[in-house]
Amino acid sequence: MQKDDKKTNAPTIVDVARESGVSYSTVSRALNGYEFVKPSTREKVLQAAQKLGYVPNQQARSLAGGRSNLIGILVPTLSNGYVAEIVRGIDEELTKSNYNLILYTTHRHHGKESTYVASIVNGAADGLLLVVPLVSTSYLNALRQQTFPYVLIDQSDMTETSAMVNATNWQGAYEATEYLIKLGHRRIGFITGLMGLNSAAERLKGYTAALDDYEIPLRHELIAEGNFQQTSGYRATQKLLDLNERPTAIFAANDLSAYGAIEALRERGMRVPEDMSVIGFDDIPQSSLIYPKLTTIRQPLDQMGRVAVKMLLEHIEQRVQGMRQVTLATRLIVRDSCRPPQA
Amino acid sequence: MQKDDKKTNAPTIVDVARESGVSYSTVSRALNGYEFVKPSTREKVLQAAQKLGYVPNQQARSLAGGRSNLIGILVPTLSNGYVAEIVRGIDEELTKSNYNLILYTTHRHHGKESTYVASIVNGAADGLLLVVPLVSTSYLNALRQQTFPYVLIDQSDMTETSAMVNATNWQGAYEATEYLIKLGHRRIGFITGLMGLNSAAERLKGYTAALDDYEIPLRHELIAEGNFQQTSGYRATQKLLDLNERPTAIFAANDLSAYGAIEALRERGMRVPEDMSVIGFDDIPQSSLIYPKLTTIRQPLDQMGRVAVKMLLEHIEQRVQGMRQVTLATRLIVRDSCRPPQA
DNA sequence: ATGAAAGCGCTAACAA
DNA sequence: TTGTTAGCGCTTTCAT
Repeated sequence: MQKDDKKTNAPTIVDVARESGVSYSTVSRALNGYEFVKPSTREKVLQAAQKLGYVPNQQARSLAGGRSNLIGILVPTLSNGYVAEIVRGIDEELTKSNYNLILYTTHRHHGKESTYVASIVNGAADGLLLVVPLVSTSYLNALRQQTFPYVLIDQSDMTETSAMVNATNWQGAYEATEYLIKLGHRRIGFITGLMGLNSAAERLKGYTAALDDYEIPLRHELIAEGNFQQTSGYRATQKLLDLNERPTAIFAANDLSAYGAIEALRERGMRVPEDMSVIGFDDIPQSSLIYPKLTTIRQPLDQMGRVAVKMLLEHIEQRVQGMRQVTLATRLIVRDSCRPPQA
Repeated sequence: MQKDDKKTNAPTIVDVARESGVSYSTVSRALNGYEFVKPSTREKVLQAAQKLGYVPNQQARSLAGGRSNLIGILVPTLSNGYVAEIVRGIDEELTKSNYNLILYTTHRHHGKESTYVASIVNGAADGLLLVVPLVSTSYLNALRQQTFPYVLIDQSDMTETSAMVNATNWQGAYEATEYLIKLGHRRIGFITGLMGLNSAAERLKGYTAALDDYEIPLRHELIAEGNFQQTSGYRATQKLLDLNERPTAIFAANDLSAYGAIEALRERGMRVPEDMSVIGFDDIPQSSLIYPKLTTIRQPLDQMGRVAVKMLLEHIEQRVQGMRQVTLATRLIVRDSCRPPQA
């Protein structure tokens, strides 16, 4: 009965072969654009395929050593604007190709991650895009040893041996801090990201570097640890507000924690930006919607997805041999959440 | 060289068979939970598989007549909060199962849609979820004739012969209108959705029904045609504002067009809700973020995705025979964009 | 309870 | 340029 479901009478290359009067390997060749096929034969085959409504069976194709025309993508969740944006970029770029997406959401379940990777490398897809911020080195290593095409997105593989796309985290953070300084702020709080991540570390460095360049002494109590989640921004801000000398501005390592900061501020009866400036990082879509509109550092998330796809396809179609690392530029987006400190 | 990519030395059931000293068909049975396998044999096989790091090849599995463990999902785009929410729900529910998602984004390219459907029915996936608002009857008919499991989401198949999940469009619209009426509004503008869609039609009906029940004469000039897009809401509102007798409130058939309405209002120097009340429909995530926070009718989008998945899996695992149609309840979410009309 | 063997639809040598 | 053939890894009869 299982069989019944499968046994659709969908036409196969054999049917097309019969219809067009050639062998089915010729059909395969004609369909796959193999060069040494007589034009008239190819034409016949194409017509027969058309007529029969032939649709290739990707599984068979892939099993037999061809392509699956599927790109695997590994993400932690879909409920995060940041991830969603990247996925959107990926999807958009993929539309131009004839690849489709097979989506693996790990929901941070570590065991699943490596199973997924294994299954993809196994043939489930022709390439893999990893949007997982914290890839486990175990399967990353496995991946590296294969020839299997993959690209890391916004995730630094410290060994620099993987294809990768990310953004200028250090510069972005520097610019955000500088912007605040130029606005006149001297006491600038910083809410860190998840410090295990390279992006978080870079952003912190950018912040301290800017302070340094403007000869503003670094005050450790102004650095509150967060983890890129909204709640962490909320808590970190509470700590910052409990300080004897409060900051006049807060730079959150990402927009989500900036939202948390605004929440905490509001709860204490403080207005943004009148009583406190807040700047974020990422520029996820919601940031231009919330009130006040968030001033932030734009990370071209969708672009990152697109570029990653391009790199991956190049790799798959072996148009390129080595692996590349691409870093896209961030830029300051001035909106309504920052202003000079109060006199 | 193509071969080289494929020829990963990944273990197959043959390897597992060798390792555990049984035939490979026994391995298959043991792995698939076939009941007549001696417990000790199953144990041996499982251990060998574990030891070798065996990962089943889904393509082969599916080709041979088994499951692909993939669910196909057809969406028009990912750039729409409405779709994104449904997808999120689907993804979340799927996590509980061991199915993965294969995503087909049509970007409204009609030709692609039927190819995708064909390819899925062909074996690329075990079931199909359609989030396409306007399914082309051609492949829908094809689908109906197959035994292939599929569920329509928020899309009325008028023939009522498909499994489907949607929400109470009529009631929601009625409630929105009633809310406005109870606030004291008498001139209530309505921005329609894309009128080809059942949901749009139902919402319009709900609106007129409420007016009717409260004995407010229906004024055709207060109904402006839209198409569920933000721009259409913007334009429709401009028309409404050009009326000699302007409405005091606007009910937009979805949140996106409500955003457009607010935009147009703002452009004319009108404040929401002081000068004009606006109510939407959907309650996409952004609606609680924008300023003013949008009062709207919540459609449980993620729930709809989840329910659709449950129905589909039941169908696939033939725990259930027929097809069901489920309608989930909408509900009014009062936020900041409505208030009584000015005296 | 298990093994042997026949495909699933297709690609890619290998011949011709 | 085209046909023949051998698998890809697996499920599923059919035997035993």
